Amino acid sequence: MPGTRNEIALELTVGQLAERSGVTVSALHFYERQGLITSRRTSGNQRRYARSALRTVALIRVAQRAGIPLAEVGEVLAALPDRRVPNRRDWERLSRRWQADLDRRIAELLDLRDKFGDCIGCGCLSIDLCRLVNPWDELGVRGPGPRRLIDGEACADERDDG
Amino acid sequence: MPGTRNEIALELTVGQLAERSGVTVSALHFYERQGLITSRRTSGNQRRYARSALRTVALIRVAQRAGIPLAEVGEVLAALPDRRVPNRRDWERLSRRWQADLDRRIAELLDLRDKFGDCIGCGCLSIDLCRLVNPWDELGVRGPGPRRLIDGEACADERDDG
DNA sequence: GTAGAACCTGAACTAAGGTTGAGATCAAGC
DNA sequence: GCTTGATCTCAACCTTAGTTCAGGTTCTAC
Repeated sequence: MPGTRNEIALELTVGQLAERSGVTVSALHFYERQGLITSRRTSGNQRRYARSALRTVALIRVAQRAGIPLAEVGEVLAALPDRRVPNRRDWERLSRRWQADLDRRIAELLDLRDKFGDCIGCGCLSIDLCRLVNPWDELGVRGPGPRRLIDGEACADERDDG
Repeated sequence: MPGTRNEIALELTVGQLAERSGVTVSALHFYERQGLITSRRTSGNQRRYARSALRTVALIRVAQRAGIPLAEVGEVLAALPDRRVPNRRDWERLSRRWQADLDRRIAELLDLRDKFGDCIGCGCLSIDLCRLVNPWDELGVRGPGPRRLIDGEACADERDDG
């Protein structure tokens, strides 16, 4: 019998969950405050986690790697029926969704990467002309007329290069 | 003559720089406090930016899109000779470096994405076995013996699926 | 029955990247 | 000369994802 703590280790202490899942005790406390995981309390007010908490914490970690904020993880866990421990079908749905998020983020980065490639030799960084700089600055939205033609910024900042 | 503010608009006010670069005035103040951009002051203590500040702000924004923290941008700008406005050769060097960072981040996300693909049908999320969950948890490091064989967690958490 | 490890709570702190607000000053147009 | 908009500084606040600390309790082992 490895632990006298909880008979046959059907449940985990916070320290055990921390060690097995690779997150710190303080992070587990934090997740619990945020409603991401739940525990029962012993008569001495200590937390005891079902083994399924391992699964939930694993899911939280994977979601974080995929760039999903904890708040969103909390929402999807809260939306699960009953016990808010995802089963295989829940996971299938969630992971498809998060994979799609991941795909979008990857596509954005690839796009940026390509533009870096294009611009390395140019180096203009023009607010108006550079494909790398421009994407957020919707041309013409902030003023009348074709800004490109009006203020003629172009790649003209470059007398600096010896 | 568009502006009486600074003769032929050789310099930009903070509001003008904000509008042209797409960042807020408060962000520009912040960048200045962080040493990312510099300005001269008028007799009335107002900031005036050289047009090259547009270029620097553009570079900051691009770096941010690429996931480079401002502190690092600050370091590289501070390392530039003289005026800390990057010229074409500086940009070439920086952009190669940041493109490499980007490549690494993309590779990580692609790896994660693949693992999502593998695991969608499995759904085990096992701390010990799942390729998706495991990467941070260096097997065997935290205890003697091969954990995979010893504690036999496997994909055994799944009685929950109806 | 006691030492020491593990646990509890609540509050304060961290880091990054800013935003918001108050109160004062500056600049531009009529 | 006055109003209005832009700007100034400084301090406080925001969000995310936790960590750290103090002071107190519980558990486990010898």
